[in-house]
Amino acid sequence: MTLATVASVTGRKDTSDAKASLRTWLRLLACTNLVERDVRGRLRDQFDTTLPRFDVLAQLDAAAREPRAKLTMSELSRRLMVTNGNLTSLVERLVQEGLVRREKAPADKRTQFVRITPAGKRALDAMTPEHQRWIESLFAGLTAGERTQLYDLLGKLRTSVQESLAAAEAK
Amino acid sequence: MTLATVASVTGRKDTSDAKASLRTWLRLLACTNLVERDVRGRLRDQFDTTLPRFDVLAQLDAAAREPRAKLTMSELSRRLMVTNGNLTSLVERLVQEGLVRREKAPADKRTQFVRITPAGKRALDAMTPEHQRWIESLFAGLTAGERTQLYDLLGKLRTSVQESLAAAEAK
DNA sequence: GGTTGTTGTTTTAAGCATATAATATCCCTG
DNA sequence: CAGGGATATTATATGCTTAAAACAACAACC
Repeated sequence: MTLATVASVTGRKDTSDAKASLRTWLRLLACTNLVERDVRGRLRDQFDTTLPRFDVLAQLDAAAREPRAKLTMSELSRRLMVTNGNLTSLVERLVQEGLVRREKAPADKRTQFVRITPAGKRALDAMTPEHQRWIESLFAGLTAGERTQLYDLLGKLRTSVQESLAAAEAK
Repeated sequence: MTLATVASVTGRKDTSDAKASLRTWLRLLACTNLVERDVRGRLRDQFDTTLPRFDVLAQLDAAAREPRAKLTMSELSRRLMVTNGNLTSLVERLVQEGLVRREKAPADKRTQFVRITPAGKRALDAMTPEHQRWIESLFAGLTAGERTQLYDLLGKLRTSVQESLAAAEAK
């Protein structure tokens, strides 16, 4: 959660096209930080929890609707886009709080399945509608059309980023 | 740097309008994380530094062009949108590395001015064009028109968020 | 001119995040 | 069925981030 390089944008007068990406990126980052900060604060103040914990619960709940209904640590970390080691302590804390349960896999002694508990589900259900309301009110200044437009453009951006990363990967 | 609440989006079939904001927010977050992760990694691999350090240097460099030309810790933390305590150790590290200099204020014994050093400026100048190139390539899949459109929509979003926060502040 | 409140900064404690290394288990190939 | 590589997870070290408390210096007021 950092801000960035305002210097190179504010300071100079370059060819504006070369700077269009940078300006857009900085604004993207600023928007994300504003929203994220607010959500974090509300989760803390109203539910005494953190965004990562909320994310874990949300992701596990989503998984619970799927056929498999339980996730390994690795699969969970992949979905949350965080590293494996990160999850260990995060899940451990949620287990302590009784919101999440771990169970050994019968087939593979290496893997642990993680599942949301009824208490975890209750906690999540209390937070989810509030969370949605917060987001809704933060986006209230945009018309439905603008939201769709933004959504679509972000989709293109995501594709662009992923292609760029894949190309760099291939070297 | 967290992901979020995919559950409430993927799982259900609500009135799609109520979910438009949430969907857009999740995509915004995903895009930001993708870009930020890549930039962090490159800063680490190519320049052995971190995004926060880079941000501090960039911000100080921008300030150096202004009439005042130096910032207090508080002013810097405000511009970077991080808390005061955060900066203390961050600046301390940069001072150790010789990239930043602190000087006591003559008028007010409480305040410290922070300034980028020539070495800091050199380090920043080495990173800035690279950084811009990274961003450019990540955004390469968007046309100039799309970038502008995205930029404008994000501007509206920022305004919306700020208004919402101000309204909540006023209670 | 001392008390009171405000401002600027650092300290502390807790949590999040990453990369890297370590450990344990699995699977496959010969 | 025994090595050797791959996979799943945890441990460790480092750094960022915040909130809250502590501290110091300023300002202003009675």
